[in-house]
Amino acid sequence: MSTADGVRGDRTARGTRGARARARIEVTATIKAEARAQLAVEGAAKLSLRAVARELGMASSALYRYFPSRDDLLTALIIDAYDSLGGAAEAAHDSAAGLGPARRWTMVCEAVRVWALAHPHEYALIYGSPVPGYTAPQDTVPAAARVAEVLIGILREAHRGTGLAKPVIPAELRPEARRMAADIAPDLPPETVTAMVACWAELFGLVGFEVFGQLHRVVEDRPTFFRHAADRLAHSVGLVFP
Amino acid sequence: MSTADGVRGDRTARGTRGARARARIEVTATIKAEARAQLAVEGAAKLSLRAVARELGMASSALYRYFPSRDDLLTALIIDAYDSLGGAAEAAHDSAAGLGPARRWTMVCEAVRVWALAHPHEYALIYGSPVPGYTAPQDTVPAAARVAEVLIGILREAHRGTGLAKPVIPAELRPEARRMAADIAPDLPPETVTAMVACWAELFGLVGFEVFGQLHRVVEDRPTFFRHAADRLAHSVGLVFP
DNA sequence: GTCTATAGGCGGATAGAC
DNA sequence: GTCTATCCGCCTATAGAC
Repeated sequence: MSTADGVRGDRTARGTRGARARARIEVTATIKAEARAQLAVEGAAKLSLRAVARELGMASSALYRYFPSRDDLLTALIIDAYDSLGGAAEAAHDSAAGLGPARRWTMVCEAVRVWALAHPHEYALIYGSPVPGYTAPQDTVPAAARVAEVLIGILREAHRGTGLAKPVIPAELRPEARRMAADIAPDLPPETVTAMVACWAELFGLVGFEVFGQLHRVVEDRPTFFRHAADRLAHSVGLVFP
Repeated sequence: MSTADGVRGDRTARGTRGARARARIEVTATIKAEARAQLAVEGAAKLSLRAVARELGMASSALYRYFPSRDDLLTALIIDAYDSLGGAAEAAHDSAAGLGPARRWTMVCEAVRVWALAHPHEYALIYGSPVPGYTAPQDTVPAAARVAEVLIGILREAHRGTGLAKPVIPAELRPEARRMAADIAPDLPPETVTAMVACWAELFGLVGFEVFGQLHRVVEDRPTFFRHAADRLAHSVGLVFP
């Protein structure tokens, strides 16, 4: 929204505006940080501008200059969480640049898991139960797509090479598979796209079960268990290990 | 807790106690029904005895005779939800008695999906984000295990026959696999138990993504997509289709 | 941009009458 | 078992002073 800074040296209205803009960014970040802390204690459903203000030593009404409503703050937190997770997935992928597609797939999956375990409440915000009474605006979509895009990128590269087997799908699923491929990745075989979407959902099933405690007293060596599960997802999407 | 009714015909203290016990059960059911309705509107985090009482035309303090605290009401709802889902899974399995293990597996998975779509808020209660500040008591465990037990039963039967291939797992996972098998199903191969736990988590990943709207504008023909995904899970746990 | 004050709600839980 | 009354806390959001 705001334009670039004015001239730095003088303290004209322009310079002041720049300083204010910077202060605004800082305060906004502080508010979001405190809101994230409250997410952990009370959950998204009870996120309260007043409580954030109290903790920050501000009047609650002051926050309305930064976020017009509680839901706007929630939206900002959701986008931040998707971006943080997406960034972690991209970083894992980039840092595995030299490896083959199947290995990179597994490493991206592991990065998702590690991020989720490190940020359980933000994970709950984006992949847990919807917040009652809140509907995410379209603004969240690009950030939400980043993890899937990393996975698609791996498959695309494998497809250009020889590292991608084509999964088998039944005839009744073929129309939907073609539709999904056209929407999501027209350059990949419909079978691959279909399998990828399923694996994407299954990945978050595994991660969610661990983050939300469903594996308590069921799986103990969860890193090893997860790595193997991610390998199996890779296999099931057609990636072959060298 | 309460014992059976007293003699029906007379209105002694015993008879009255029986009537009261019945009334108590009825009121308890009414409270839970209203609480479930509120779950849909406000979510579990904001479940409020006061709001339930208001809607029922009772004084809020009266509810404390039925549930000592808000968390006890929540626990009752959670157990009911697990039991309802478990019952649906068992019913699906029983109604498919004549079919082979792989088909039964898929039908149980579909029953889970159908139940979840029909009861999204109860699904969120048991498989969504944990309710902040609430920890489920051990009482919920038996009800929570019912779906997994149905799946294990299918594998057990397949294992007794010839319908079960043994999945391959890497050496590093073998100790944990043995541990899980000993805990969960000592009569099944550790590889099978490990794959089953992963598929169980992945199943709820698929279901959760659909129930919570993550497949919106991604998958359109969701019944077909899901059926195929469940078939692939069956395959990946070692069940073979005839 | 931040404050105080205010409106008009909501909640859990308990005491004590009937 | 149900009620009223009560304690003490919480919330979103706005108005208007500085």
